[in-house]
Amino acid sequence: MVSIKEIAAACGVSTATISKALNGAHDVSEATRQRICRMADEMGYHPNAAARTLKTKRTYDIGVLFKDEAGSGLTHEYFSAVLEGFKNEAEAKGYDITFINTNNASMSYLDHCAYRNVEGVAVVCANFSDPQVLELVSGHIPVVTIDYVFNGKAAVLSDNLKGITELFQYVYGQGHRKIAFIHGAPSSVTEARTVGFYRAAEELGLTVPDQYVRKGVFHDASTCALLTGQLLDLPDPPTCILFPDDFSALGGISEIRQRGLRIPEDISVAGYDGIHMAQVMDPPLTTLHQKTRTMGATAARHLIEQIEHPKTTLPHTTVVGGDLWQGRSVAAPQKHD
Amino acid sequence: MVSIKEIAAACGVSTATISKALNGAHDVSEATRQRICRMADEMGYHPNAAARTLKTKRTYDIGVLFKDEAGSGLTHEYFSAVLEGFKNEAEAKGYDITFINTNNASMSYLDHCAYRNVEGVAVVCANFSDPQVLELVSGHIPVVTIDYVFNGKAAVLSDNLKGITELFQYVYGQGHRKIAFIHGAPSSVTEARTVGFYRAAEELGLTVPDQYVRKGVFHDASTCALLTGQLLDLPDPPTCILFPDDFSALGGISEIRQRGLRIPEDISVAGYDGIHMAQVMDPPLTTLHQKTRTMGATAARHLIEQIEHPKTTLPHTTVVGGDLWQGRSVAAPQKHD
DNA sequence: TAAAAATACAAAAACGATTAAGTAAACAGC
DNA sequence: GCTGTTTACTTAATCGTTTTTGTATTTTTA
Repeated sequence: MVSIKEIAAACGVSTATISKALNGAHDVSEATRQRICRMADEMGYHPNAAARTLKTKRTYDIGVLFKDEAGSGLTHEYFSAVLEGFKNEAEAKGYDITFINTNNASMSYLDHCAYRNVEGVAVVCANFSDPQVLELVSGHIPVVTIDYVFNGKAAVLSDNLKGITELFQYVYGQGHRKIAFIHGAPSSVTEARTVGFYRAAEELGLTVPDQYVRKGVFHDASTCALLTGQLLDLPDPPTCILFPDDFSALGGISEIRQRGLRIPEDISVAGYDGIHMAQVMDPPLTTLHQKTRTMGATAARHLIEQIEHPKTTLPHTTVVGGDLWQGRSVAAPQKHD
Repeated sequence: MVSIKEIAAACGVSTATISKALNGAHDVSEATRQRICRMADEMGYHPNAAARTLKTKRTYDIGVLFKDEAGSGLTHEYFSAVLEGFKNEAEAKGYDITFINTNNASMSYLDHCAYRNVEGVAVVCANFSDPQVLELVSGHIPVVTIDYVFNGKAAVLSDNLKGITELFQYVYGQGHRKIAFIHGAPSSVTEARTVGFYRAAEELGLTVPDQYVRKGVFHDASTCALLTGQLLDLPDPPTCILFPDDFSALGGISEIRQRGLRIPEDISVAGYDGIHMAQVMDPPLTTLHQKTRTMGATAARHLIEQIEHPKTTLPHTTVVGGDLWQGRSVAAPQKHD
């Protein structure tokens, strides 16, 4: 690797001048600046990030902590889309992305961040009660979390309350009065959606029987199928089921069809997330699309804001709204009595 | 940040001794070693990667070039699963993953690798004819590519030839003789599958009419729907369609159902990839599952092998086989004459 | 017991950049 | 013509490690 020293030798000036020329300092004459730049180019010079970091304390590197208990990890479209949005925004602002190693027994997440000198870290898909995560967000490094709020830290949330409300109102508007809800695993997301669900029902003067609301998990089609079966077995089954997410919905839909019921003629269903698949399945799934790329990009902006203006930035929470995708999986319920 | 120097002061020894103690060199007495380690722990010492890199020329950092023309990027399950496998294996071996910035006008991919001092780079989902990619793989940095072979460079391939053959033989075994194939966009993957398709047919004594083979694209449900429609419109339509991938299959399936045909009673279909969804859709999709995580992990091993033993490693190509997922989307064709 | 070898440390250079401080030369002002 | 300012550099320190070489002290060997 050709270093600044060799350019200095080739140009007959000191390394200081090279550095200043390359970084556009004011006390280098235009003539030498050009000569140096040309020479650097010619010799194939590239700055050494390690050396620069050592001196400047800046890495332009952002850590992403991405750990999924369920093991679907990156393949979970919700999270990969957030990551995609985050990556694009960060890269556009001149930062690189490094994964915080989650398979390293000898270093905690925070240690790892310190070791790599990342300037900030995004916690995307982690178990937020993990002590290592707690240690990380309690550290003095800028942090942003997705769909979870740590006191005093920046966060980007999907507007689950508004989302589920919108979804509820939509299916209500289609004529449904027996609306069931299979929700996800206990989490702030589930909490928001559950509250939103009940609140929307209440506002519309609807009382939801307890057995219409089932505790499920996220991203698990077979569990969802099971719970869907329980709903269908009720003496007075719902005419519409809201699933925890689009992927789970597939399981529910299978269960429904195995009983010879048609969607949406016999029963309506809606998902949540708005993953790519929702639009192309049959029938297209009615779902609430979460703007995951926007969320990722917003998170990146928050984090970089903190990195670049630590004194004047107050970490705050941004809520990103979604939009209803009207598929064809929800239709007016049959009138049969 | 507490540095080696401060520990040295606290312990009353030189920084050299600290470094050696911490790195387990032989010329430090066990007593001092322990004293130093305890003190380092106590003071919350963490090595500085930048300083270490500067001296040792090692970063333990691997670059991943991940660029998708279609824009689905990370959300494409095939690639995200490869990345997941790669990441896990690399991390287990002590390497971190940094994305090679694809939104940086001022630096080429190779420059970026040099700047970050990554020790190797995996090219996962790129346009392989991109001049920057060519420059990258022509550089002196260890490289591994996925599903594409550059002369003399390590590569990991999915065994598309064997895969499509297996799939063909399976549907043939189920009784199908009118087998159509919608393939993906021009690429080595498509080439291998197309050759495999024709070869399998030939070996089974089957002649495939030209109009049964359609040029499609990958990961595009609506295009696939269109092409499926064309196949169904043929005077003598196929009894089974092989789609370019599982996701595209969704589009084909929609088209089929819109014409009132049932799967698999009226027509059989098969996908390719074995994404998560295939197992939970209705009916479960018969597909050829590519071991994407294995591919990623294998790629990581190849790359690290080159990094750690550059003298004795000959970059080579590994072919990873897949396995047939027997869903219920393929059944014996109707006998109707 | 003197020489040789081993042990346990220290000193100092080096990695490749940045940057504060210093310095000649050119120039301006009166 | 002397002083004060610019201009365009250079010097040298520094960031946090690693590593080669050097050196006392102790231990072993003949």
